Amino acid sequence: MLIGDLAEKSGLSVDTLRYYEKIGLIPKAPRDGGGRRVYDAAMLRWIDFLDRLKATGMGIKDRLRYADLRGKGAASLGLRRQMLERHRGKVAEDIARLTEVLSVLDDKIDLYRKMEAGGPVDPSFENCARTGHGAQ
Amino acid sequence: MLIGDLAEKSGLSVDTLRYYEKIGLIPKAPRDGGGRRVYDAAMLRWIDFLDRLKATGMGIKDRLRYADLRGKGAASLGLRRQMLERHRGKVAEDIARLTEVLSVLDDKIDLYRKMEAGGPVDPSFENCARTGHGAQ
DNA sequence: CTAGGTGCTGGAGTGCACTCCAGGTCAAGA
DNA sequence: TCTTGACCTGGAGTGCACTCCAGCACCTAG
Repeated sequence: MLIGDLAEKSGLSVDTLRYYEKIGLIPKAPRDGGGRRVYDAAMLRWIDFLDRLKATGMGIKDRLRYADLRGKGAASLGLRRQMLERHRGKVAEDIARLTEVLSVLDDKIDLYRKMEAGGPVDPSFENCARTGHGAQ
Repeated sequence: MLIGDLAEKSGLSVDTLRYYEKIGLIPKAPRDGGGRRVYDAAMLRWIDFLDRLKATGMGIKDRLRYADLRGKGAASLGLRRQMLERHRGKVAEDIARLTEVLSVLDDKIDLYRKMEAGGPVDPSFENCARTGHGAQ
């Protein structure tokens, strides 16, 4: 698999893949006769996992640290687990925060609907007091 | 309330508040005799709401658009509601994605625990097949 | 055998969202 | 009155995460 195929399958751009290799997020790919990078399916799985870490808000530095540990093999299992556990905690917090904001948004959307309908403002105002935000 | 108090209460830095005013995210504050910005509690509520939008992944451009609509008053209620509805959809998607990754992380943490204990690799491997990721 | 598509490198450029700084003004307490 | 701390402005700098580009090599189909 050449870099173009991997780009298509992973959803990353060719430039991004080379950038990831440059900074060490993915291992240096072996080359074919013409100097072109050759990838296998394992790399695709690794990139997919990196993508999940990224999609859940893990920055590039932490992903790099994780990639580095992974390169060290079984000896780093404990540290990798610790990183994942910490990250798990953050993801859980994010879910909680998003869920809370979801209900604030629902309240506000509701309030706007009522205001658009020229409806009564009093219940909206209570709603405003409850969420801590008015019609903004 | 001067800018330092607002910074403390909102959790933003003084620089960020001035930056927000510069780009139009918050209205230009009236000044006191010495040319210093004076804020009231309503501004704090607005900033808190902006912060929720930001914390749920709304970029500065969209926050600016929302702020701009807000400045237009009641006439923009419908458009603001539409923005919030779209954003609500994104937040719901984010929650779904995070929740999915949470279980991937749980599986992986579990797998690592077993590997650290020198336990059997077969169940871990099935787990790996299920989540689409091995020990990485 | 040549044209087009893909790949390579090193380095510059981009967009976001701040963050910091120099050099100044102003106000309130000792 | 003097000092200290908070505030002001315009503009430069930062960190992240890519993204793009020039100029070149290579390989394959026609």
